Amino acid sequence: MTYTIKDVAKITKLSIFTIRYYDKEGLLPFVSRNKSGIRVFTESDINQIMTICCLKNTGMQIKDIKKYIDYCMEGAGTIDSRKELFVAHRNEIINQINSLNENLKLIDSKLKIYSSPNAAEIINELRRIVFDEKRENGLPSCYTQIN
Amino acid sequence: MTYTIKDVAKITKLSIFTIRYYDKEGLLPFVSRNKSGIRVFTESDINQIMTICCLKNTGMQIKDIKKYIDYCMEGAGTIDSRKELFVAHRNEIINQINSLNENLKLIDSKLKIYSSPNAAEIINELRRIVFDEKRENGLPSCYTQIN
DNA sequence: TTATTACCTAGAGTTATATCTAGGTCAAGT
DNA sequence: ACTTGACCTAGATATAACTCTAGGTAATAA
Repeated sequence: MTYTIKDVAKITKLSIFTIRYYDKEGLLPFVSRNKSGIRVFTESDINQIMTICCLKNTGMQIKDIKKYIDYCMEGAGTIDSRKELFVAHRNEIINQINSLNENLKLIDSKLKIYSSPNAAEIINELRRIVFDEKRENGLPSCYTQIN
Repeated sequence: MTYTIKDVAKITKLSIFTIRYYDKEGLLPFVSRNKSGIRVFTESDINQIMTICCLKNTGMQIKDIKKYIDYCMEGAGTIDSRKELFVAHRNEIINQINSLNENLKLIDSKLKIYSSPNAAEIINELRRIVFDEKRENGLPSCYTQIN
């Protein structure tokens, strides 16, 4: 069973353009061509593209994904390098998750205010503080017109 | 107490260029200028910039951050819109976290292989499968030279 | 007074990641 | 034989988000 670029686009949810672009960037050296030069994808090619998507979706840059693919093409001798690369990327992901959770706290605190029954009162009080702070420092306030 | 753009760059970890760029994009309409046209930041300006950073760091586009800032400038009448915007963005963040955790599983499964005592054996076996799959489909294999 | 330093703007340049276009090949169906 | 449709490449264009440059102002220190 083999797949066309169209099939792979459907399966991976990448556009055909993007698949060709990835190939051009050296991310798909494992994909074979038939005698007319058309790409023919196997099951394991799709698996490898899924891994590429996983790395991409977790924020790895294409040039770094290429590094990983190059290691894979080189064979079992690069296992230590691949492991190193994945450990580093794993840490990146953990940091991203932590950062998102951290930022979520601020979002939630804002949402709490917006959802409060006296939201307007709180917001107006906050605006007053901003206004006062500007005035104390002799600064023209953008809020002047609307307060 | 007021701050210069340099101070703000240090506090927010944005570059001075980026702060000016954000201003140009309409993200900082609340920042005052002195009579020479130099930006003067207050404590609450910095708070608002922190919120901007929070939105940016969780993947919100600048044009959408601007929408939020515009709501804020407009006053308490836009609380419902702001809430809507934040609820939608909150969901975005949750999706991001879920996606990262999902992808982490694949990374960890790869790491498990790389960390196994017989990693080389497993990798070589996987390469053999890829090779066979290509051969079965009459495709030239990029792995041929190195296997 | 002069030099330095921090700031300003407008607009050019950069980077990463696509996305699209033009012009062409090839196999299958009518 | 001819048309259609899916594929190909090289290279142009797009987009977001910076990042930098040139040329200028204004306050401060020597």
